[in-house]
Amino acid sequence: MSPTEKKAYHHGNLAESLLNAVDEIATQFGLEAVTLRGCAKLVGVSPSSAFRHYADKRALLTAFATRALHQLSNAMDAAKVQAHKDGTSAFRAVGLAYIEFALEKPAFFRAMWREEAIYSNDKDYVAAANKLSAHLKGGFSDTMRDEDPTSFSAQELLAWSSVHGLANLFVDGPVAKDKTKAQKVIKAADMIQAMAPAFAKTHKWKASDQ
Amino acid sequence: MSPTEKKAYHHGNLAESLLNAVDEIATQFGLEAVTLRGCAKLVGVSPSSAFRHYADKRALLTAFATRALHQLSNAMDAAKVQAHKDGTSAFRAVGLAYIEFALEKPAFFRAMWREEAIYSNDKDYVAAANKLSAHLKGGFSDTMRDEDPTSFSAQELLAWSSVHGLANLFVDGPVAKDKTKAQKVIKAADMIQAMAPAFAKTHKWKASDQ
DNA sequence: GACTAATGTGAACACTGTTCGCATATAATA
DNA sequence: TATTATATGCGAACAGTGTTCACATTAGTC
Repeated sequence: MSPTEKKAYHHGNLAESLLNAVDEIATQFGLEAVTLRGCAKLVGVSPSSAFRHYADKRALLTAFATRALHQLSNAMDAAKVQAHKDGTSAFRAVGLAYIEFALEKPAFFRAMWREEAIYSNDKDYVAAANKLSAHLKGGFSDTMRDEDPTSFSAQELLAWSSVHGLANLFVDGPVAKDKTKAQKVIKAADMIQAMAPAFAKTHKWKASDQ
Repeated sequence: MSPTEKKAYHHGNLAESLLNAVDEIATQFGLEAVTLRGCAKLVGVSPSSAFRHYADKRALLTAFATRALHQLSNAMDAAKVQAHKDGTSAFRAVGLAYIEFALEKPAFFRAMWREEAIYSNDKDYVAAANKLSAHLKGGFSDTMRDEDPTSFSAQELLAWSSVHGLANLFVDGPVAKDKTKAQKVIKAADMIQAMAPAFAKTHKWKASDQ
């Protein structure tokens, strides 16, 4: 938001400033356009300086992805709280928050899951991903009971997969390409609605046979 | 498979040979490792030669993605035919074929949907994507009726999204990372099974309210 | 066999990630 | 305060990348 983010000569918080630079460039020109040198220039620092704070370009992107995961977690959490306040379905709210995040910040969403461009075994990244999983299950838990908090049941996997898949089909796929964001959100709501029968508590579903 | 793929000095079918090179490198070292110069070297040709056949690296990747789309279409088609023969659910078979393709050829699957790395408006790519959509609907049509063959209903979108999403969560996500491919396929089958109630023909589902 | 179009080449350009020895600013210590 | 020690930033260099362009070569046509 701020013009050049308080360029402290030495000893500024370069690490975070670089993340902001990634943010800005990725938002404006896409994730592929993010370059180490470009970020350094945007921050007003030499390219080699970046390596004092990140071992790699990949490490920088990992940090960026981690931050994005936290943002998404927070968005879903807020949506859940709001739904509780409004007395509406938290399940639906969380799912829509997930998709809306992808639509509003496609570059962030892409970065989160770019296995080949990040260190997906990084401690912080893994922690953030786990937090996201937990928030997802938290969002779903209104609708379905879960015994084991770490592993996903088939129903929970269905919920995550469908929401995740639609987000991807919107952002990186051929679905609803000519539609506005609002129209896409409506489609998403419809899809989530269509999923409801699969979560009817009374319904017994059997595991895969054969 | 073959050692150096019949290197015709001049006038070989360089265009296709380059695609095979992308295939080989992507399969072996990942999509990010694919480089124009690397492909040229693998084919045994000068880097600049590639530009006689592809305007861009992006154009090359687009052609590769297009080929991958056709392969996936064929795999799903075969799965559907086989299911008909076996008298089993074509819906399940098509969904599993989709996910299994992603698990077996993750680089191909990634290339298909890398909006930022391909020309997703390319004529051939769009045609291949449409063909895929059609095959998807064809696979689903056993289970649900569709009036408009071009647009997806909420149920069809749910089907595609969930399968697409699980494939992505497997390939580029934190789900079942320590599990074998066979175990993932079982999880996929369970998820598809869990989706069944949403497709019960008798069930009436209303569009998004509010 | 000469002409034209298609196809491959080699050298160059700007740009990328990355390294490394060197400079500088901050913090710690005496 | 003077002097270390440590963290942080810099400039120049390197190999590798996509891409261009004038040039060489081959294939197809009259």
